[in-house]
Amino acid sequence: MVSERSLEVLRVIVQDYVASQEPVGSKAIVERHSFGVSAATIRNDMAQLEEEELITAPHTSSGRVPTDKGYRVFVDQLTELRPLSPAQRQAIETFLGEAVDLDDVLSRTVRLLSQFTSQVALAQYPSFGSARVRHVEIVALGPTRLMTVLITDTGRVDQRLLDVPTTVDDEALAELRGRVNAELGGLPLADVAAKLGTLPAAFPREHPDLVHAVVASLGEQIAANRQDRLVMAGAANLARTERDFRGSIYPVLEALEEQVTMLKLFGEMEIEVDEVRASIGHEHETSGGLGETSVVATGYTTTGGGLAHLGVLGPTRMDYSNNMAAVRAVARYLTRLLGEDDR
Amino acid sequence: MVSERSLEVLRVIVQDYVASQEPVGSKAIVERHSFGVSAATIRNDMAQLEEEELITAPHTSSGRVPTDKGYRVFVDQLTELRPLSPAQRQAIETFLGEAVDLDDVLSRTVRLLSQFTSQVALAQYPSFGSARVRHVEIVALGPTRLMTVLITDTGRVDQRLLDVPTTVDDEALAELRGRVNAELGGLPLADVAAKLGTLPAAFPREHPDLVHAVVASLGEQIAANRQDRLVMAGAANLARTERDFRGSIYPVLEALEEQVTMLKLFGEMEIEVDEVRASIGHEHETSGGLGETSVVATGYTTTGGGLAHLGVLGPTRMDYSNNMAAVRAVARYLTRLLGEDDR
DNA sequence: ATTGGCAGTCGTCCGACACGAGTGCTAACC
DNA sequence: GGTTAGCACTCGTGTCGGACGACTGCCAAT
Repeated sequence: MVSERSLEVLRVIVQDYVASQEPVGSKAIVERHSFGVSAATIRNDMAQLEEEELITAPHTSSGRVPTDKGYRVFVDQLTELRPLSPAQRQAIETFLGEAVDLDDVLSRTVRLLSQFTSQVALAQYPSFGSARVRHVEIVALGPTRLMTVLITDTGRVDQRLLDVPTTVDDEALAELRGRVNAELGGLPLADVAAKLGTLPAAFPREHPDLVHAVVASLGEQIAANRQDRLVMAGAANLARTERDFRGSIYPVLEALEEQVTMLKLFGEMEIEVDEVRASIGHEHETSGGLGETSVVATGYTTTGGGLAHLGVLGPTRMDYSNNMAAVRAVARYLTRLLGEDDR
Repeated sequence: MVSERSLEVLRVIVQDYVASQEPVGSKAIVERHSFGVSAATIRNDMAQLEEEELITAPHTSSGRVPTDKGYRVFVDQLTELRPLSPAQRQAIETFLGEAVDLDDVLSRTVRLLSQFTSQVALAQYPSFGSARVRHVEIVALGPTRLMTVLITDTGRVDQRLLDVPTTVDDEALAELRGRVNAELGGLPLADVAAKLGTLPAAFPREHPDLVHAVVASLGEQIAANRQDRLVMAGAANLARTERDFRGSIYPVLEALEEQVTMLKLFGEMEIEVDEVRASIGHEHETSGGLGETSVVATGYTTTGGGLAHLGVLGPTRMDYSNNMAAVRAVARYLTRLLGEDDR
């Protein structure tokens, strides 16, 4: 078993290594921290830690570096996250408060978060979850071309084009619009798919093609939006900390562009409400190319919607304490902002 | 003056350097190309080119490398661009043809272009230009909260939230919606701003607050959309060619995230319709951090809109010939796609 | 104008070597 | 038993020198 002091030693090793980017030796520890014991004693503790595979030595004669497992223990020991600075709180309030719609809120959120953490920030659009249909709009763009716009009470707006086989009759369109809204308005999206199937029957048989095409489009729209989208900012930060990546940042950038990878990773973290979690290095090895990165993430909620993810990605050697605090604070504000009104 | 053959030598130097990433010497040139003269003669030509600052030697005893000016001469000499491969043409057709709306078209465009060129691809959303209002939607999201949705015939859909001081009356809203559409429908956006000013007067005085708030929102919406947006793909490609950047790719990634920088650069290139241009290295030195990059760009047009930009960014040492061909082909297809219908 | 030859430059590679940081171990100490 | 001082040992890093090789630039000959 590792002693109490050994865990303390692990803590300072993580801290110093994160700060300096260099392996930390026993001598440096006793110099920069008041342990009240000699370097030799620290060395004994370090031997323990190495035994437990919490730290490792890059070369025989060099300081120690935390392993992924070491970071894990370190993170699990973090009980209290220090709150953000007043200036940062202020920045959240003012910067996010100015947003004009959901896109804008999320875009500002990730920019802010990447600033606070100096990492790549990611936010998932709220999934439909228990969201309801707020309004359906059907607009004629041309004689045989329509656009359907689906607005949910989570503030999401999705448009989709469709061609209809026959010329569109303005009057019929207005009626269709009215009836679709009457039928679907307020309905949870989960129920819409089922309802859509019965919809054509409820309509006068005058324009079966039109009704059919619109229903199909709405169905597709809902299906397509099950697959969530991500918004991202601060990718440049990866290049700043380039040295942290043994090979190249190429696979990391690739994974970020391949949003599916990130969404899968978020999903695997099994985040609960108001809980900040970390996935460290090889813990998410299944996600190719991200073996040298860690993700700190949490969830936020919207009025209608379920849980959506929010977090930062950076080198395994990151400031977990600060990043977890920032992620939590931003997520909390986001939940409040998206809960208090209907955007 | 530089001789005819010297220009030919410049051409092969650019080609070989782009292919091998290594300075090219006189001996390598005579070996890999049939000039019918000896290495010494090539050396004389190279001396000429160096005199003109079209090539330079990294060290006294190493091969030569093209300067920015050398690339410029090379690019200006490119008269004919070889067409894309049938497979690539096919890819454009099928992949872009599947797009469901403007967002999707542009997102697919940049992904395709970054694949073809192995560079970062960028596309600017069509500016309003001479676009016209297709439809205005006003949706009640809550008792005192509205959303205005502006749809143009370029396929752009923009939403914006607004709070109104008094509870919204559904009937009044419907009337307002109808009148706004009657007044603004089909109007070029350039004229909308002016028209908006006179709008409130044309309405019954029953809900001045409501009318005023909606008009203000639409005004903001138009103003906000003057500033264009960019969509981007293939940033990971920068990391792949990392060696091409002396320092780090950090400033480049930063410039890419700062969309304003790229939009400004596009603007400075003064691109005409169906003309592919290149901006090489220090030619756009004003854009900080992009001194080691080149941009190959062209324009595309939409039914209603003016010219929007499309292009790729990569290391100065890029395959201009291939990239220019790819950019041109994709832009042409895009113009055709966005012109033929109303998406 | 072109060519072969040749001296000269300079970057790169390699082995040797000194240096220093840091460890692990042992024996003594409290 | 935990702690400490001391010391030998390992090993990465930086430096130096020399051999090698790739090119160039120039000159005299064609």
